[in-house]
Amino acid sequence: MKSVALRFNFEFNRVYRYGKFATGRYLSVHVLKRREGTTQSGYKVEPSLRRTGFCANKKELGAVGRNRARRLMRESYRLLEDKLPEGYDYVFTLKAKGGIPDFHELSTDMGKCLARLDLLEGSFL
RNA sequence: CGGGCAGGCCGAGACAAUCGCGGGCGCCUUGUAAGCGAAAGCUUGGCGCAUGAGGAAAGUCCGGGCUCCAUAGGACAGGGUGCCGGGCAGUUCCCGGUGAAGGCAACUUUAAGGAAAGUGCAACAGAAAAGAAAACCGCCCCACAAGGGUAAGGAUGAAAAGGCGAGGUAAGAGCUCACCGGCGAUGUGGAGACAUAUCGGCCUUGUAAACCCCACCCGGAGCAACGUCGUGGAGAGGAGUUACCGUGGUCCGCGGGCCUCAGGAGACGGCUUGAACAUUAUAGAGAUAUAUUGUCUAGAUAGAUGAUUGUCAUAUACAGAACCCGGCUUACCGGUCUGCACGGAAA
RNA sequence: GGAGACGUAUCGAAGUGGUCAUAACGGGGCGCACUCGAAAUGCGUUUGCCGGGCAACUGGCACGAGAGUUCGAAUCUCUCCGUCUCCG
Repeated sequence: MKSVALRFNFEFNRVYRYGKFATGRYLSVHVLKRREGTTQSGYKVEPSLRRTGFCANKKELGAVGRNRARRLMRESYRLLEDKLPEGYDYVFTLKAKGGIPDFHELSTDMGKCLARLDLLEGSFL
């Protein structure tokens, strides 16, 4: 099943408040298992769907840097997607300080964070 | 050759391969990969095709289009602009010229109307700071003082009542004269700003990015505008109709003044073909205009351009559309082209 | 995305063309008094940066930054920078 984006502020806040999290060197990961019958814009969300949000600070990086950071995170997520369990909401946030990291370092960092939350099927690397 | 001045163009470094993203079109699809539907068709999916951020997308400083409020109307208040002519849909923009300032020059800068329409302000210092004024030192008259004359000199100040020279005088003074500057009148040139010549009286500080005067311009709000559909839950029943509400400074004026809905989750529309871009020709000094032919060039909605490998150049700046245009301003690694003046060398 | 407002000592702020901002006034810091000790109160003092001087003291630059108008700008005008508020 495909992934879909988180949209509203309250959805992000729900993940931040009630979900588990892990922090790596470049980013932090928040994860929450959705309850049955969660709705979005009045429609029921498919229980097998993964929902994602990618965040970066515009003040530090500028609009171009923010987009660049989100692209790298999205690409990293795409490579790991098949190993992740369904029915969860994921939020990935780039740390405010430190600029934009190299893709390989970011990708490894994300893998480590998810492994620490016992979400990855099989062994990483 | 050197250091300058002015203007233009390019700018996610380029190419190839494999995976991936956005919207568009086509096919699977006139009975099908899955679902809904009576059907037309719609949603999702797969495959293919072409396409997909900027010169500033930025700041939001101006000007519009568009939408709603009246087809945006009058008065006052308030605000903007300000040499002249032209361009433009329009502007605080652009082009050409005039004056002034800077530079050897190419060239650059310029909110540049009015200070004899009126009012205000000009601290400190100074005798005096704007009156047809004033005597602190000095100078002169007088034997000295008292008194008077005197704005040449000193002193103060950002600024001291046209400048400088000669005559003149007791000493002085536009008191008189030449030149220069300013003002006014007349003539000439120019479309005009203005330039220039002659004559006149002998002159009246600066500040209008202080109030103001004159001329011209400006109704308000913004795509989170606005329109359509509207879940849960809560809400509404009254009869004021010369009230009240709207037009976001005030008054006038204008519109609404009702009937079953209004409405704050959310969804959809608005959303891209336009004062568009490119080519050639003509007119013009130029901005630009006209004609011709051709092109369709992002429309996302938590927000689409990434990853890996290889080769070449070399470590690649500022930086991301959000209703759309035209300007201005600001940020920027570099590359490249054109013209001009100055200095040197050679011929 | 759009519409506004505000930047002055360490903090909150006044000052809106002229005697150096005595950087007013309040808070904070420091010192003294009161107290067994503290709080509160009262009095005094300190409060930017770069220099000069052995010292008492003294010169220049500073009102977010840079230009302009003016004799003179924290104040008026323009362009940037930063912070905050409102509209969904």
